Amino acid sequence: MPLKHALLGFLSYQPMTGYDLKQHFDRSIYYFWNAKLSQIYPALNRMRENGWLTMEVDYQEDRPNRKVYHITEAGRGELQRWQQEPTDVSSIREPFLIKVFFGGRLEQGEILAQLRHQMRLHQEQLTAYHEKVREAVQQNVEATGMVREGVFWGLTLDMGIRYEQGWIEWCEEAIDKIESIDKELMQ
Amino acid sequence: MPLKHALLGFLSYQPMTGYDLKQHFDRSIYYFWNAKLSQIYPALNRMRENGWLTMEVDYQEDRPNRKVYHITEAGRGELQRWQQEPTDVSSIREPFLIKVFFGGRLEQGEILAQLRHQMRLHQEQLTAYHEKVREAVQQNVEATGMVREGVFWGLTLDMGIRYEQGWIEWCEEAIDKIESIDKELMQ
DNA sequence: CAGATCATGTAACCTGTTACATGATTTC
DNA sequence: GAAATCATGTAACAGGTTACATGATCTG
Repeated sequence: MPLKHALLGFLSYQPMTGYDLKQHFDRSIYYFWNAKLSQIYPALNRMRENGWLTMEVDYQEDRPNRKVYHITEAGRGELQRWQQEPTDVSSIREPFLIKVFFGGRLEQGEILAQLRHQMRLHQEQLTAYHEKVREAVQQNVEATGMVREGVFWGLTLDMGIRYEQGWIEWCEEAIDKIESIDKELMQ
Repeated sequence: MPLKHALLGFLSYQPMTGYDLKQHFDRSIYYFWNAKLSQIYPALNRMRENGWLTMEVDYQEDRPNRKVYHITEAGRGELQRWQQEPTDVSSIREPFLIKVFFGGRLEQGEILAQLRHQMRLHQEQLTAYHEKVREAVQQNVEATGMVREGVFWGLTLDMGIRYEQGWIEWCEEAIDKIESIDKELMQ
């Protein structure tokens, strides 16, 4: 249940609403985990039933009342227990590689177009990490003074950058190899 | 529906049963897609309803009858249509990075133990790719004479290797950075 | 005046995992 | 004698996505 533990993680920084939590996902960890509001709200209710959170209502007039969630000692305990638990390598689900694996069935131009498109998308993602995300991490460290935490935020960002660079290099290599197959097979 | 298209892909090589297909998953593409038999069997039925497959029964005495699936022209068309369709970057779900992101909440020794464990698992996976999987690809090329296809099988394997190497390097880097934080913060 | 922001949810649906059900033959 | 191999499934459950429902205020 990594979603619940991510929610506990953010709530260990400060009390928040479901809506606030969604924004934290979208602004910081979206590139390795995300969730829709329609999943977050029921999850928070179940977490409260488990005793991991308490809820405080902030009454408002023209909008739905804000429900502010606070982490409990049990919640902090659960987060740490989960963090210390041995972690399996997570299984990958990569539809694009299925397309490539069966690429021999496709015209060369089609598969090359796919690879070039995928490469462009990963380049865009990489640019976003360098510009937007790195900046967001730094701002957060300055705003909150959480210097030690900032190191860990930076580490996950390093992984994101490395991942995109890996894809880009692989796409280049794949394009080269495919361009040279038919030449070799014709000799 | 990448599962269905992976099934179409294998059936485009030759007619097979659900059981055979499961073995192809386990022996070739398991590192970027897999499925249980309990998902494959109903999927094949729905694909037959769609007209992508036909089914032929091979009667047996002491075992359930073999149901051999053949791809139809509609099936080949659907596979190609899907392969040519623009592909989004697939979203990652990486619970381990959640543990790291909130690693500031953990004792240094705990998070280092996690990183060392994760690194070992990825090293094992990398060894398997080098030894087992590369060999399986070569054998398959020799057995079937599908030289051109073999290039594409090799490409996906390259990605697998690159992915594991990326993790290993990142873990090393992360361990170094974490070991040096508390020293720096104490100055 | 259109779209983003704030703020909560429910219901239907799809995908994937786990558990259950059956059972002979071959290998260690 | 236990475990793997061959061969088929169904049912319950968990996680995640999409669509639906409501509605005021702020920004361009």
